[in-house]
Formats: sequence, structure tokens, C-alpha cells
Amino acid sequence: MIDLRLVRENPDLVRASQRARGADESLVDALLAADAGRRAAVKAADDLRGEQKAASQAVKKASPEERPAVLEKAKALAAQVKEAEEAERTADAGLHALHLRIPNVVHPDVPPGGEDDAVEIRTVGEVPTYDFQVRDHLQIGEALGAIDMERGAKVSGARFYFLTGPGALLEFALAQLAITRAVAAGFIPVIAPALVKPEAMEGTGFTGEHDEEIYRVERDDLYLVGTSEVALAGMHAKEVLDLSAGPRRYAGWSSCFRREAGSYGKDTRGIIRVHWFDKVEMFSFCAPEEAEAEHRRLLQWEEEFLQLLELPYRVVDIAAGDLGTSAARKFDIEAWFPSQGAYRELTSTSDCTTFQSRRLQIRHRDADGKPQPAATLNGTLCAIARTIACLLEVHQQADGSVHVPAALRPWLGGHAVLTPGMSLAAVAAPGLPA
RNA sequence: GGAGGCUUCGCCUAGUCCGGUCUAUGGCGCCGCACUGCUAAUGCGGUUUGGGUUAAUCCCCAUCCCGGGUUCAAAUCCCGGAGCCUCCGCCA
Repeated sequence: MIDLRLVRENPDLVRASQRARGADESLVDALLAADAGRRAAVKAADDLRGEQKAASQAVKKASPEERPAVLEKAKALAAQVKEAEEAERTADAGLHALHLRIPNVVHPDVPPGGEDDAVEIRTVGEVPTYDFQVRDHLQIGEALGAIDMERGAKVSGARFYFLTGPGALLEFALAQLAITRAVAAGFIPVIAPALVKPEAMEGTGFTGEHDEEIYRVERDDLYLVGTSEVALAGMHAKEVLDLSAGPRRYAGWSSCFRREAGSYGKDTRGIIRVHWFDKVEMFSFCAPEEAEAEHRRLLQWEEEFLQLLELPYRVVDIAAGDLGTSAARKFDIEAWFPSQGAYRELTSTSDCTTFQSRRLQIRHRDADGKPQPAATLNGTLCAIARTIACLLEVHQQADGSVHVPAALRPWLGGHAVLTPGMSLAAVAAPGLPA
């Protein structure tokens, strides 16, 4: 949630942010009114409580003769306090509900517009050309025995898949590469829970308008996460972190679940858009003044990873109307998908400033030693299924084999190419005694 | 799933039986000052977190795991819940 002081002191800034997002501007005035109402209610209740406290002390000190009268007064005050507290609760709940509905304030440099208005920042790598008919990742994956969509559908329904043989090994290779790189960069590797409580979901801003996207396990009041960001952010909820030595960074591994409710008919083929995939996610906690620099660093690590995979890509600055609830700014990296002749999102990094921290009560000590909300940032290091899809397409060869980038070979038996029908025995146990 | 124990202001801890100067004790740590060639030790003072109010200080309210209740008054009594620990059962 956003800083209420900012709303009080600079409501126009917040109104402008709402306008940029295409969100309801009048919420800001409703919030201001609710805030004023709450403060009045708090003051009324506080004052009454003070009086009641004094009255209560008086009861104890009263002589037997004056006692009944004093007690009567105290009783009357107790009733008034009860009423005032009820009003306070109501005002507080009203404010909170409105507060939750306002998304993060967008960064001033965010491009205006909606989904189609992302601004390209740079393009890296050559768009490859092929002197043969390109296949899509599913054709290639099926020929390799790497992807089995039909059986995925048989067992779990549409948008589910099996990764088999080289496909399964590719998942592990990508995971190893991602985690290894992250650890080398100073990230703490984490295996995070994929089921979380409602507070974690709400705290990261995924409930509310994105409710349709989320799997819910009603019986146990738990949610399946769409990204390990949820668990990683929740990890330090209600804590005061020591960030004096710089950002605290985690590389989280988890399965991710998405209902894809609004995407009927979109990417129905293959494993680009699925209900479940595994992902290595970067997550940073840092001082708010460091957030922008940290955002660039996360982007940098994402780019380096794609470069290791030898995938051509472009970086885009997402427009205000397409930002998530928690994000003040977001950069996506879109990699080239030859079968589509287009760049498609492969990773995404968001600067959530102090928005999630306020909800989750994640704080750090500022220069004066006072606890203040920390900034949180997240970025995809590797969304595995989609990355496999991209790898297969970009690195496909005329004979149906697939070039293996050097960075992945250590985990694929040193092989430079995946070939239909190849033996996996040598791949499965690299460097181990026979 | 069953039985029992525990949860106090960074950490440890007193207080809970028997409600009221609990405005929560003491230690450790931390900060400031004093003393001292330096360090250490010692002494004195300070040190929960929110909210309200304010130019700022002062001050006020809340806060003893969370939520209800009883009462003029709850860390303390009652009910519900969460987390941790021990044992039993079941399962990997």
C-alpha cells in the first residue's frame, strides 16, 4: 500500500499516478476523506480512554461513601469508550479497504499508455535466420522426446505438459545454471513453499483485481503461488532487516501456478503459456533510496543469463497501464521466437518500492536507526518452461537437432547438440565414476 | 488425529496461582556522558513498536503471541485461534 503521508501532502501526485494507470482517480479523494475520518475517530476514542483510565484510578482511591458515585461515573465512561472504539474500528476498516485498492504510485519515467505502449530500450543479439522451414518448439520438442502435451492434457487438462528425456534434463540444466549464477552473484539460494496463506498473497498485491489468476485451496485457506516472489516477500514479513551492508538478495526456486483465466485462445500451443511451471526468481530487499539502482542490477543479471543461453532479445519499459498493482516500474525482456517471428516476454523485473513492505511490515533501520519500510524488487532469472520453448526454437537445426549453448553443457554431459533418439546415459551422469 | 508444556519491549528473564502505583523487573547487547596514557573495567543516564497531537519538544492513546469476553479496571480471570517444543498414533 502507498504511503498515506504522501496522499495527504501531495494528493495531486497520486491522482496523476492513478490517471496514468487508467485507474479510478476519485479513489484518492475517498481515501483522504476516510483518513481524516479515521483520525477524528482515533482522537475521540483516545480522549475517552484517557478519561476512563483516570476514572478507574479514582474508583480505587475513593472512600466507601463516595465509591458508588465514582463507580457509576466510571461505568458510564466505559460504555462511551465501547461506542467510540466501535466507531474507530469502522473508520479504520473503511480506510484500510480503500487503501488496499490503490496501486503503487508509478515512477515518473514510466511510459504512458497500455499494453501496446511499452517502449523498447535496447535490442541485443541478431535475430537469427534459417535456411529451412522453421518449426515451433512443440514440433521440435516432440521429435526430441522432450515435451509431451497430449499426455499432460490426459492427466491434468489443457495447458499441462510432461517434460521427458532431454526436456527433463534441460529443466535441471537451466535450474543449475540459474542458481549457480545467482549464488556466484551473492544471492542466497532458497527453495520456497508454493502454498501460502492469504496474508502473503494480499501483501504482495496479487489478490484484488488479479484474483481470477490464482489457484485457491479453499479447504485449507491456502493459495498456490504464481511466483515464488510471494513466499520470498512474505519470508521477512513483520521483521526489521539489517540492510546497512547493502541489499539482501534471494534466488528462489518454486513451482508456479496460474489459472490463465483471461487468456483463452492465447498461446494455446506448446509450453509458452501453461498452468504450472518452475521458476528461479530473484528477490531483493533494500533501502528505498537504492531501489532504482537495484532494479537496473536485476535487469543486468537477467540479460547476462539470456546472453549465456545465446538468445537474442530486447528490453522494454512497460507502460503505466500495464504495470502490476505493486510495481512502480517494470522492465520486461522479450526473447525472439522464430516460429512466431516475434519477441515474446521471457523475464520481467519490477521495482515495488515500499508498496509490498508496507502491507507486509518489512522494515529496515534508516540512518537515524528508526525502522522504515524497506523496498522490495523482483526479477525472473529463469521461467523454465518458456525458456525451454525459446531455446528449442532459436537453436533448432535443419535435421531436427538442437544446438546446446556452452553454458548448459556441464549439466548435459558436455553435449553440444541434442539429437532425436540420442542416448541419455552419458548425459545423465556427467563426470561421475562409471 | 490424541495428550501435555510453552509464547513478556533486539536476545535472555521476573511478574500470571490471589486483577488495581505493571507507567512491566533484572541481565546481556547497543547509544551517550563521566573517569582513565590507550584499551579494558567501573559509575551515571538512555534504549519496544505503532498511532494521535505538534513548527519541534512535551503530552495523550494503544501495545505482555493473535482475536473475543468478564470487569470501573486484565500481562494476570474466561472462551476461541496461531506458532513452537515433548510424547503417542498414522504416513512418506
